[in-house]
This record gives sequence, C-alpha cells and structure tokens, in this order.
Amino acid sequence: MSKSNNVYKDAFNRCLRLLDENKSLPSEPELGTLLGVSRTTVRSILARMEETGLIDWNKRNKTVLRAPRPEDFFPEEETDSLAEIIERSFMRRLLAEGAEAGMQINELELAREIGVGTTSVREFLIRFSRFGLIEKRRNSHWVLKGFTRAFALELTEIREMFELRSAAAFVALPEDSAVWVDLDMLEVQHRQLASEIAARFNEFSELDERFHRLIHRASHNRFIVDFYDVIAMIFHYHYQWNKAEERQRNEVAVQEHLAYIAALKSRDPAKVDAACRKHLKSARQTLLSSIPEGRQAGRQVQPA
Amino acid sequence: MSKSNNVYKDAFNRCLRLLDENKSLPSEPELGTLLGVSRTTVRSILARMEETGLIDWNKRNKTVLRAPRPEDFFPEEETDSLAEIIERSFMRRLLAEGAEAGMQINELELAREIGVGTTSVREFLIRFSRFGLIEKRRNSHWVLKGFTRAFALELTEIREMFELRSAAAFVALPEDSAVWVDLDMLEVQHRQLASEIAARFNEFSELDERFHRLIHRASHNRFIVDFYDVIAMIFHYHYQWNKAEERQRNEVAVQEHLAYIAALKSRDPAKVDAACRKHLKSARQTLLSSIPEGRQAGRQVQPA
DNA sequence: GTAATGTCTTTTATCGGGAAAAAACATTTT
DNA sequence: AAAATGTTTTTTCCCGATAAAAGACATTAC
Repeated sequence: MSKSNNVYKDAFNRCLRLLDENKSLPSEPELGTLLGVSRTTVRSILARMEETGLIDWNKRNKTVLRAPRPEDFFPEEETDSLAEIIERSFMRRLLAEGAEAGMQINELELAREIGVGTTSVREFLIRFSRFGLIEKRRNSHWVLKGFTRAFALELTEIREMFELRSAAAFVALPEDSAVWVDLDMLEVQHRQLASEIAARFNEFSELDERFHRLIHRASHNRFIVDFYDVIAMIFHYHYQWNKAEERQRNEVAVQEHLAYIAALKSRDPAKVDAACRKHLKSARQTLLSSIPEGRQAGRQVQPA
Repeated sequence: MSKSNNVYKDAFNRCLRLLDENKSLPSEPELGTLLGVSRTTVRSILARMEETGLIDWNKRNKTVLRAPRPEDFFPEEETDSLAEIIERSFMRRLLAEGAEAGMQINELELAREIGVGTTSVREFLIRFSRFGLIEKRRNSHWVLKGFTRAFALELTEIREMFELRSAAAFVALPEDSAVWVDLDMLEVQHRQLASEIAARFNEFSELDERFHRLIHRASHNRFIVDFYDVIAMIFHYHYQWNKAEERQRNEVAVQEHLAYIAALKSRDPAKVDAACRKHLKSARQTLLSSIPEGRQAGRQVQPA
C-alpha cells in the first residue's frame, strides 16, 4: 500500500452533492476545475457513479439517474489526507496534558502510533517546524518547545505588528479596489451572525479567519500573509479543545470586528489603529487566559 | 546505498586539526561534545586514526604518533550533508539566468539531476518553502516565485520592522546582561577588520551575520530570531554569485555597523533608531541594485 | 477547428528496508 | 562510585519501488 486514494474519495463525495440538482453533468475538464482535481480522477469518479447506477455515462452524455443516498458516500474518515491525519494526531498530543517543554519527539514512535510511514511523519514535522513549537537537533530527535505562555506572547507580538501595518495599508488602498466589496460582504455576514449569535456562535471562527486574512493581504507582503497560517493553526486547534466561554467570547469579538470594519470604511488611519489595537488586545487576552498555569515555565530538559 | 557517512568524515577531518598540538587525546565522551557527534562516531574516528598510524589507541590511552598529512583528510566534497548539496545545487539554478517566476519545479527531475533520491529533494523543498521563493500546488508540482524585486522589497520590509524592534529591545537590556560583552567583542572585531579592510573585506559577511543575530536575539521572540535565517540565506547565496563592488560595499557597511554599535552603547533609543535605519536603508539599496532588471516582473505562467 | 473524450506517460505521495549515527545498557577502570 | 570503555539497541537518514493522481498526447465528436 503506497498511497491512499483519499483525493478520489473526497472528490467523489463532493461530486455527489453536485448531483441532485442538475439533471446532467458538465464535461470532464469542467468537472475537474469544479472539484479541483485532474481529469484522471474525474473519470474514476464517473466510472464509479455509473457502476453504482447513479448516472448513465456515454461519452459526452452524463445523465443523472437518481439522487445520491447516504450509503453512496465514502466514510468521512477515508477522505482525509495523510498530512491531515498526522497533524490532528500530533496536535492532540501536543495540547494534551503532559506535553512538557523540552520533551523529545520520536519520529519512529509517532509513525508507529499513528500507523503511517516514517517519511510522512518526517515531512509533517519539517512543515510543522515553522510554527515555532518544535525544533530539530541535527542528526537526532526533535525537541518540543511547548505551547507555553511565552509562545503565546511571541506569537501575538508579531501578529500585532503585522496586523497594524496591514490595516494601515488597507485604508490606503484605492477606492475601486476589490477589497472594499469583500469588506462589505464580510460586514453583512458579521451583522447576520450578530443577530443570531445565540444559535450560530460556533460559526464565528471561520468568519474570523476570512476577515483577518483579508486585512493581512492588504500588506502585499508574502511573509505577513504566510504568518497568518501560524495564527490560524494555533487558534484552530487551541479553541477546538477549549470551549470555555466560547459564546461570550465570540459575541464580543463580532462586535469588535464590526467596530474595526467601520473604522476601515471611515478610512481614518487613527480610528483604524485604535479599533485594531482594541480587538487584538482582547484576542491576546483570550488566548493567554486559556493557557493552563502548569504550562508556563517548563524546565528545559537538555539531553546530551 | 542508503546514507552517506559524511558526519563521520567531517568530524574526522575536524578531529585531525585537533591532533597536532596535544600529544594525547581526551576521553571519548569529551571528544564527542567537542566535535558535536555521538560516541559511536568518535569511536569510528579513533579506529581509523589507529589504522592509519596517526595514534596509538589502547582504552584510555590515545597517544598521537604523528602530525596529520594532507592525504589523511577526507576530500572536502565528501563532508557535506545531502541537504547542503541539494541546497547549493538548487540555489545555483535559482539565481542563474532563466529562472523565471512561474516556472514549475519537478521533484523527480531535480533528484535525477543532482543524483539523489526524491525523498531528500522533497524534504529540502518543504524546508525551503518558508523562504517564500517557492509554493506548492496540492498533489502537484512546486511553483517558483522567483528572486524578484518584489521579493527583495517584502523581505527587507519585514527585516526593517524586526530589526528596529530588536534594536529598541537591545538598549533596554540591563547593564549586566551578557550582550554588552558580546557587543564589545564585536566592536573590536569590526575595528580590526576596518583597519585591514583592503585584505580582509571578504570576511565581512560572517561578521555581519553575527552582529545582526546578536541584535535580533534581544527581541526574545522566536519568530524574529528565526526570520534572520531567511535573510542570512538570501544574502549568503546572493553575494556568492554577485561580487560586484564587494570591497566598497563592505567598507561602507563596517563603518555603519560601528556607528550602530556606538548608538547601542549610548543607550539612547533615538540614536539607535537613526543608526539602524541608516544601515538598513543602505543594505536594502545594495540588495535591490544587484537584482537584474530582467527579473523584475516575471509573468505568471499559470498551469491548469 | 475547437473542445471534448480516449489512451498513454510522467510525477507525486507513501511505504518498507538498510546503512549511519545516536542512544541506551553493561562492564571495566581509576 | 564516578567516569570511562565495550556492546547492543534504537532511531535517523536516505534510497528504490509502487499505486494514486496529474499531465500529455492521440483521437473523435460537434
């Protein structure tokens, strides 16, 4: 077994959802762009759809025969890429109790535990290292630096530098820039969410990411844009295992965003600076308050 | 052939240089720390040294029998790690003419050309991606973003933000901090270099890196410290293939550093800010002026 | 003749294996 | 008994091989 066919399975599932409305499917290249996969994969999907009686396929003719049933879908867990599986597994360990700073990370052990090859684990760790939570000892193991208070402070320091600068660049963008349309759309979505916050508070984090990414992109600096990956990753996993006060937190944040958006639309740099600072300050507070006390120091276990 | 023994060969060569003075070698663990390798490797080194008649080895007794001769050394090219070989090879292509933005990077082709396995190339590309010069298309090839004017500007923008902040943190460090001693040492080395600049101008880049890293460390922020890797990498390779005006450039930079050091020692934030800005501005100019005109835009060849 | 489909080739993602290097354990020496 | 040496085990690094997926080329349909 060398490579799982999760790309095919995931695309197949997404294609099933495309099915029920339209009575006939588009051309193979079109489906490919739609699903974000190659034509090779599209043809595998169509082949299976024909086999299972979902469509009738004859060259350009792809007629939908029936609506998809639950059993037509591949199980969700088979659609994840190996990288996602490893990441989740690793983050679970990292944020679990007992993940002390200074701890060694063993590639082989990780690979065995997750049930994957060492190559995939190695590649994951290399990719993950840019988040600043682990460090490699040459020709030897990785060292966990730990999700500590220090980490959170260093992360937010950079975030604040970058976002203040991006926000300042944002207001300097010309009137006809596409960002203003995007900003209007985000404002509408924020208002909708605010009005139904009780029921939909858990939808905030996705909106949060889109909003901040829009601002960061205004910097036109790849290092600033890329750094948001670090922030997004941390927030994503951190809040996934820390739901305390989530509703209250998100309600406050939505209001702060709306004030921030209003400031951006005013195009007054001073107002933007103030609104941005206010929001980032409370975001930092939220992150810091959720770091368990026992994780602050972490004596550095320095192996020979 | 699965893994080259370059760690052993490199450590062996370094150990040879340790030999000629002392008439007897220290214990195995001590040698290990000295050379930065495990005892296993130390023992391989000692074994060969005994074989080739360099030492007499009997348990704790490691008597040097003769001074090392040129032919005792392993060839330099056999002491490089695979990662270094791939990096050099890749950077040569990248900075060579014809490396247009948008160009595809083929793992297999690279591996074949360099004569290594695909795994090593993949790992290199993943590690390299944080420099912002390449980007991965999921399940597909990498795309070269190119060493363009835009890249240089984005890089220097971050560098300036980070260094100004680090320099400000530097002067706030307590009087008894070890950094002041380090700074004094660097000042002496700068003065020595300045006085012999005609003969030693090519030694500047190493000094430059140590100086800026010292300042960046004052930020106590891992993201700032790590970012210097990007800067160092770019400067290292860029100047390696661009020696124009090198002497003149370095002479100016040494003087700027001395002014910068004086400002730091004055502990006056305003003076530091001014000296830092001045130096970074000329560093940026140097970098920008050395980017060939033809490399500025680079139409994005966007594959399906 | 453009755009689709059909077929073949190349590349990427991933595994298992094996040598180099590190690390752990056992034994000796001072 | 602390620290060295001797020995064994484990882990890292790297390759070649293989299925999945992408991409290229050839052929057909409109």
